[in-house]
Amino acid sequence: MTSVLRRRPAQRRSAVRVERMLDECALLLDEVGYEALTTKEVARRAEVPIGTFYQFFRDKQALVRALALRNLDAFLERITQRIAAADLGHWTDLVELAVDEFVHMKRTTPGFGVVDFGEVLIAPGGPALPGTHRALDEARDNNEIVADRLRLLTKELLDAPAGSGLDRALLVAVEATDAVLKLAFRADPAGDPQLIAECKQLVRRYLADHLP
Amino acid sequence: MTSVLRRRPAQRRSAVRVERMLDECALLLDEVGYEALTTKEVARRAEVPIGTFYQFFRDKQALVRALALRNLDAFLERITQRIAAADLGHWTDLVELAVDEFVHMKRTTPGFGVVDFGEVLIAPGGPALPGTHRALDEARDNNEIVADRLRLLTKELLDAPAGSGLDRALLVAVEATDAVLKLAFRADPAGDPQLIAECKQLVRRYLADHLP
DNA sequence: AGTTGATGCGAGTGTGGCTCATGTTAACTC
DNA sequence: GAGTTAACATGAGCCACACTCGCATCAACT
Repeated sequence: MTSVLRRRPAQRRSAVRVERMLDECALLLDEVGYEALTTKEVARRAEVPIGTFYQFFRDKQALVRALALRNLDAFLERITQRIAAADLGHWTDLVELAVDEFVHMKRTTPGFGVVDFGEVLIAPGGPALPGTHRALDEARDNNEIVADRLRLLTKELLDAPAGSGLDRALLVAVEATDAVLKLAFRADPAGDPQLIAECKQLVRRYLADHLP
Repeated sequence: MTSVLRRRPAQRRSAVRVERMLDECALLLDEVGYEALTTKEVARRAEVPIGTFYQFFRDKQALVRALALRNLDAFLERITQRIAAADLGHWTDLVELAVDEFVHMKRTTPGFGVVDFGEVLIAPGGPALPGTHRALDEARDNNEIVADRLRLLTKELLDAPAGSGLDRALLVAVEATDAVLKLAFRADPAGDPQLIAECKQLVRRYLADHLP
């Protein structure tokens, strides 16, 4: 994994502490949001001295990024298992399943409503030099990882390898899904069911161009 | 308009100063991003004492929200004019036009790449009380305003008033467009043309369910 | 028991968001 | 034009937060 962490926790105790910090970060995000979240409070609640906190996390952003990454891992883990268990007939079932799992995590995983897998919009990375393509290299977008994984899963499902535009299409689909589901949970803390349904429809219609 | 401002600038001089602050805010957003943007620096560049800054803006968020609102006004103004001038034949032309205008503003309007019309993800508004639907009343989402306006424009275009699901569908479409275009500009500062094309396709396919 | 390197720690520093007491101007009265 | 009052302008200063740094502690090995 990309090292979001300054220092990899070597011993058991450290690893537990890092988990605790992430847990408390998630809870606090739900309580007060990103801006009002303070590193001191996270450290205090996790019963970790502030100095130690900064041994592991370069800054506040890194903390939240680490949480987003943990969320991502959990999500991929879960859909992979569910796919293995379900034995889907059609690619639309995969859409259904992925969205449902996302919704499920929104409902049950602390902090997921605020950050899910995503960077909390932050910095444009300095004066935008012309001609500089910034994605795809260093700070690879998490949604891209999701798309990547879904592509593998899809190709596995469909023995016939789909068209070449599929990669881009999946990325677009993931990004759109993310946005519409955020809307659904903004409108209703439990996730507006109609908007969730629309989200699935949106993705199905769009992907129909790229999949059989 | 909702009063984002603490005090409405009464005299000409004040109004100019508010504009200057918004201008500098936009430029700074492009240079350093939201987190690194400081109210002090905005005030300094706009040649406004910090105290005066806070006469007009309740806090840093309010400043950015005001900018987003100005962007929104400009956008609606422009597409309204372009629609009047173009005399479109089909609703797909409207999609085309709206997306193009959005892209145009991303390219030319300072700060638009960072905030466009949107709140910079911030707070969940205190401990999430169960059963509390938070949208649609006080802090109405800006994208919702866009959707609203587009609905009016669409209905004007199509004399036959479309189905009732249209409102929701437009909202979904706007949200998705926003997300995919953000992706397009993350991948390429000038806006990845292929992703922009995909964005239009996504919306066209989806709305085809709701429009003739 | 001694030596060394990793890890733990929290008082302290710099800075940013925001306020508030005081100074300045505008508007209006007699 | 002097007097009165209310709106507005100003920036030194306060508080709280992100983050550091140098010393303490511990683990491992000799």
